[in-house]
Amino acid sequence: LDWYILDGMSHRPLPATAHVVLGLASIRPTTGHELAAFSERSIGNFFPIARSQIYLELERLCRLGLLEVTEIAQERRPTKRVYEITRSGGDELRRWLDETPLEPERTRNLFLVRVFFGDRVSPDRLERTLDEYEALARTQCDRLTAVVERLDGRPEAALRRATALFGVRHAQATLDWAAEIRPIVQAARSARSGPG
Amino acid sequence: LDWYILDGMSHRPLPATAHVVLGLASIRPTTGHELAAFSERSIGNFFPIARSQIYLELERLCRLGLLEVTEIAQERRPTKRVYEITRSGGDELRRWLDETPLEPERTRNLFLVRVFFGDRVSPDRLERTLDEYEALARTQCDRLTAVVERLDGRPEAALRRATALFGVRHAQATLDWAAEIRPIVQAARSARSGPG
DNA sequence: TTTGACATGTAAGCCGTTACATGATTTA
DNA sequence: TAAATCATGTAACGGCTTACATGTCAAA
Repeated sequence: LDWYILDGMSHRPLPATAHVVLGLASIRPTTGHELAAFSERSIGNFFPIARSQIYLELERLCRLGLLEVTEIAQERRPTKRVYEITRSGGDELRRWLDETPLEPERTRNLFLVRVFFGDRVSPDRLERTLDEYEALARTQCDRLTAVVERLDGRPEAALRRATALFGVRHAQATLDWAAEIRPIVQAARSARSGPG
Repeated sequence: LDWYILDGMSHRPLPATAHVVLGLASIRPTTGHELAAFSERSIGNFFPIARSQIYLELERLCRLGLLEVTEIAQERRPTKRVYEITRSGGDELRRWLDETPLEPERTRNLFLVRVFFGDRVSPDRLERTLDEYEALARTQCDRLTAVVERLDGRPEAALRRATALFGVRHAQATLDWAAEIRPIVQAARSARSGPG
């Protein structure tokens, strides 16, 4: 059942994912395949969407009249479905960006769960977990720093650059924090392996 | 159907949520109500769990023999169900902490989506969004700083303190980043409202 | 010859949230 | 008298992930 289409007042708001797909499709007419690839290397850094989900959302947005689809037959390839944003789609996107209040996000971090229960594993194991997380942060930091540098000096990309910079700063915060708490983890290790 | 109990090899691993509930219940025997409250103010800062989900997980962990339940009749209150971790529950918890590999977490941030699509709203609106996010970060920072200070000088709480410190450092990173990109947002505003 | 890009989907099913449902006791 | 605490759950449902399914073409 499609509540969204049966009821003009739309009690149940579209999920954020739908609006993000709408936003991506608003940049230029695009296929699901193409949109998935673009999503993955741009907004996917802070709002990943499964490929299969993208196809579902594109279809739903069509049913709602927020996107229009044009089938384009191709030689030697499956028929493309090119989605383009409609007037009402543009309205809905702007309305969503403008009116939806920001809520504090309660995001899950399994690494911190490991730290929380850190005394249930060996001190060595805990330190290895910290090493791993540090390595992930370093990789992330390098990757996003490259993105930031690529967008340097391109005024029209300033906001996209800002989102990448956010990731860089947070990765750096993780690295600083890891250095800060490492002594604690190491103290636990030497306490057990030391002269007792 | 309960795949977990029908198949000793347990193809489908228990979700992280179940393990976190198991971990919380391992601290001391507790009721669902009590565990939910404790979860909310401790691990909930980086791994929130809905209260209703906690009741479901406690039941499942019982069916799997990882927890044991004791019903305690009370005067003037509903019968309590006190859950206590079993030997095999302790084993499973340690196994999970020890063996489950850390994966890079792709967490969603709707604020960054707003920044990404920042040129679709008015410069004023974008700056207000930045203001809001900054305020949230400041609140978060203050709240977690208080937690860190409360745990200062308590060696047995060093790891819990570390998880709170992680939140503090990240909130600070957000505040620094906000200050860093504010000029960009303001430039967009003056560009439109300025002499043109 | 094999990998990767192009191209689109369906099926299954747990996870998790929100709302609902109930009721006594204590405190402000 | 209203709100907070204690205390336990069910119902409904969408969201999202994982796996499955299929096939061509170009490049290494």
